Order: sequence, then structure tokens, then C-alpha cells
Amino acid sequence: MDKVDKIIKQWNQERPDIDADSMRLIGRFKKVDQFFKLAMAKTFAEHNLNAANFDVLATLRRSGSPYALSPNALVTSTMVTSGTMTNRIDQLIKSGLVERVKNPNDGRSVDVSLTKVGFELIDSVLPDHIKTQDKLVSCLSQNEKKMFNEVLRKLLIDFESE
Amino acid sequence: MDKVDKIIKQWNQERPDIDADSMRLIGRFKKVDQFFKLAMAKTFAEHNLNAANFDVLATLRRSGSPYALSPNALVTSTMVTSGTMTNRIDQLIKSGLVERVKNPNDGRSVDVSLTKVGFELIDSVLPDHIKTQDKLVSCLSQNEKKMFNEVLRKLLIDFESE
DNA sequence: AATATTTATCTTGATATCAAGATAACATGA
DNA sequence: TCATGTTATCTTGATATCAAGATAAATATT
Repeated sequence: MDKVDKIIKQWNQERPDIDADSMRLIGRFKKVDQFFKLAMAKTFAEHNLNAANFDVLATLRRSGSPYALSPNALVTSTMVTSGTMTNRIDQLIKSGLVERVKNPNDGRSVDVSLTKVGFELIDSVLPDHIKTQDKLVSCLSQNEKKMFNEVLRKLLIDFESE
Repeated sequence: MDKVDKIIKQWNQERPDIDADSMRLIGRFKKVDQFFKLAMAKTFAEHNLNAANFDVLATLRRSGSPYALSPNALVTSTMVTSGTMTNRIDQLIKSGLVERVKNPNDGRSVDVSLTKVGFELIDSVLPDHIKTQDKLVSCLSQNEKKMFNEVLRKLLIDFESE
């Protein structure tokens, strides 16, 4: 009987008319999410980053040479608003990890480009990040991971079809 | 090939030394989380609530009669700081959904108590919330839900043992 | 009884985020 | 070409959150 079970038990007592099976599932999911985020945040903090910063740097890094994308492209791939991205870029510039480069072909547009320091930082965080992620799911068997992945994929397909 | 697969493909090209299997799993998990949160936020918004407000009201409701808990108890069960909880309570009082009642036995302490309006609101949101949650996992078979739940439970047991 | 410690709540200052709108550059169609 | 619409980015004002500290009451220690 874990915390989620206790919550469901409370609901059963107070509102026995409600079927709380999905709540149990989603409640557990939410708790797992909290643990995931906490563990990854710890890794980022060891390199003076947070999840938001890391996200931007990682997106630039994996986009390949020349490690530069427009703010718009970054907004699209990170699911935040443009104002949030402006702020993130400003912070990363202050830390010397990226720079803004004017686009000569389009006066409205800029490229956000990894600096050498930024490139080296993200490349040094990455192995730790992978290690953290591996550890987070290390209690699962290969088969469990496979099923887990398939269930998540099925959910995503369902969501994106609507 | 979904968005997560594309991200992993980029990493494979840029950093073939890195084994990104856990990243794929956790990346999907994160996306599912976003969909879950978005759908539930929509339901809350239909009743002029957000996830934070709902959380407090639901915690008070399921605690049973007299539907009152100390801010401290609310902090413990919702995983936010005391300052955040003070703010949430202030907002809910402004909306007339809860009230602060002095604890006669302990001058430091207050009880946060559901008002009649607050009680009726949370009871009317609840069926919609359950419906939303049911729908979110409706694409999964009974067996898949069972396996999903077991995997999540296994993860939580692992996290809490450390 | 007086002092020190712990507990419960609130306050303060800083940050990250969002929604909406401002600004400037580009694109299109008459 | 000029007017209109679109696109890319940034700005503004509001909100939710956190970490750290303030306040006040209860408890423990001497």
C-alpha cells in the first residue's frame, strides 16, 4: 500500500460511486514523473544547468554542425512560448554558452549558435545525463522496458491522432 | 518514426558513442506527461480551476469530514513549499472556496477548510476529471493497463527504497 | 522560571513561465 | 509600387513557484 493506494482508498471511502482505476494509474505516472525530473535536475545542477537550459543546449548540439538554430525552431522543438525562449537565450548568452548571430538573408531572423564553451559543456553533461537516465529505469527488466516503451508509444499515437 | 525517434536518430548521428535507449523511453514518458497534463488542465479550466487549485481542493475533499487540514498537512501531501501553499490558500480564499479557521488548541496553527461552495465545486469537477483520465488511457487494453501499472509501481518502489 | 529549541505559518525577493501585444522585415496581390 | 497580410522575434505585465528568512507559539532543557 503506497501513497497512491492510500489516496485511492480515501476516494473510495468518500465517493464510492467513483471508479478510480485510471486515477491510480495516472497518479503513479505523475509520481514517477516527479522522481524522473528530480534526478535529472540533480545531474544538470552539477554542471550549473537546469532542465530548461539543458534542453536548449541539447537541441542545438544534436541538430549537428554548425550547431545553430533560429529561436523559432527552438520554440517548436521545446514546446515553450517565444517569450520564454527569448529569456532562455538571454540567460545562456549571459553564461557565454550561446550567441545570437544575425541572419544575412532575413532581417527578422537570428541564429542562436553554440559557443565553444557551450559545445564543450553540453558534451560533458551528456554522459552523466545518460547515466542518470539509465539508472532511473535500471530496476526494470529488458522485457518490462520493452512493454513500457510500447505502451507509451501507443498512448502517443492515440494522442496525436486526435 | 515519431518525434522521439527523430531526436534519438539525431543523437545517433552526432554522438554514435552514446547508447540512447533510456533516453527514448524517458523521452516518450515526458511527452505522454505533457499530454496528460494538458488534457487535465482543460477539464480544470472548464470549472475555472487549475491543477494547483484542484490539488488542494481534492486533498481537502478526500480527507473526509470535516474537510479541513492544516497548511502543513497540505504541503506534505502536495509536494510544494510552504510559501507556495500560502499563496494557493490565499487565492482559494479570494474565490470563496476555502477559509482559514484558527486552531484553538495551537496558536501557531490554522485549519484550511472547504466552504460549501468549495465542496460543491470539487464534487462537480470530479466526475469530469475521472472521465478525462479514463479517456486518456482508453486506448490501452486491460492487460496493457495492468502491465503499465505494474511497471510504474516497480519504479516507485525502487525510487523510494533509495 | 528562564532560556533555548522546535514547529507552523507567512513574508520577501528572485526566477521561469505564459498570454497578449509591439516591432520590424518579408511576401503577396492588385 | 503600394497596401495588406504574414512571419520572426522581442517586450510587457501577470502569475506560480522556490529558497531563505521572519514571526510567533509551543515544547524541551537547564
